[in-house]
Amino acid sequence: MKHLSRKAEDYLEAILNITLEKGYARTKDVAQELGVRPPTVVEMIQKLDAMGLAVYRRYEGVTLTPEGRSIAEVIKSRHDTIRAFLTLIRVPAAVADHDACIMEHELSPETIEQLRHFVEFMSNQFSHPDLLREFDLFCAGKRQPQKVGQHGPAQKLPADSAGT
Amino acid sequence: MKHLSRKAEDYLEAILNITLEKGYARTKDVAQELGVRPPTVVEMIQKLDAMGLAVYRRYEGVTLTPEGRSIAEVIKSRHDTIRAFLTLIRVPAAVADHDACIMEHELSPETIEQLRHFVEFMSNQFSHPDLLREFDLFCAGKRQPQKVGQHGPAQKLPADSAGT
DNA sequence: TATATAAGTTAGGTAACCCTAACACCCCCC
DNA sequence: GGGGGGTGTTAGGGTTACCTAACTTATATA
Repeated sequence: MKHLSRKAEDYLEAILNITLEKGYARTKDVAQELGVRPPTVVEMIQKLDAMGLAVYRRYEGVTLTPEGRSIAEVIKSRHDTIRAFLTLIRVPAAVADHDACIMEHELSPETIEQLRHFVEFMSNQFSHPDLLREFDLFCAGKRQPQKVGQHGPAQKLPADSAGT
Repeated sequence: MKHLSRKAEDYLEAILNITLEKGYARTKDVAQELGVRPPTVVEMIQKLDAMGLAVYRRYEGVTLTPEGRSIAEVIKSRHDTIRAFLTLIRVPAAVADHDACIMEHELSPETIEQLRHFVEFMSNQFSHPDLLREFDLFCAGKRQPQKVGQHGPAQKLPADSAGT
């Protein structure tokens, strides 16, 4: 199996997303989606083409081969799982989407699978219908400890503090 | 504030870990910890020195400045949070440690903070003492659906499947 | 049809990280 | 005090992924 850099995966996923959305993908679309300049896109697309994951035709655009599409769908699926998890723990949607992009590469299959399980478990009304409500209260307590203050130590832990 | 690449953060964290463990850090130690060759370490350490985050003395080793140490502690704290979370969802310890290395960079402060909250929430006996036991059963059901099979759809979802 | 504009491409360059090979230094031990 | 083995550093490259500037192609419209 050929080795794909995390960036190459980003491009495959972007091409898939754009194709799903508007039926075809142009250089400019991919550049916009990934926040890079067109020449960078051309360079990567040529690599993907050489790897047999995409078909690139100059001045026309790019499509995924079945193999490329299949890989792209795996990446996208990871992305969706991670985003679902982040949303579950009350990370704002935009941030969740951004961070899913960061997390979706290189995580071990075990971690991805456990994330999947967890999301499914938590979505299951069987398991703990009010757990997330309680988690919300817990988070609220973190933000305004003097008003709720029942769920843990009262001091706020800023995201970037180095506290033990 | 100066911009630190994710690799630079790795080096800071490694230097902190080694210093905590044996009191001082040599080129070779850092190289071993990060799985790179000594010249690579020298190059990065010189950069960290130039940034005022480390003090590098040829043939002697490297130490962190207060600023460098403070940053390293933030990174380490993130690492610990992430590893705690992964352990919570039953990712094997070695994998959790590895994946924490991957996740600890670039995640938004919001995500890190929510992970912290979640870990604390789940560790709180107040909240849901048996939730993790139920999650274990759920995961067991995922592995052997025919034996437990009460908690969800029975088909296994391989980590890398592109399902849905 | 001619051409202006938008999109796409090529050429050439930069920065971050990594490497190997060769050379420099430190220090124990004879 | 002079080697030798291990550690450290320098020199010189390579890869990946990004960029700008200049050029080419496609297309819409006058």
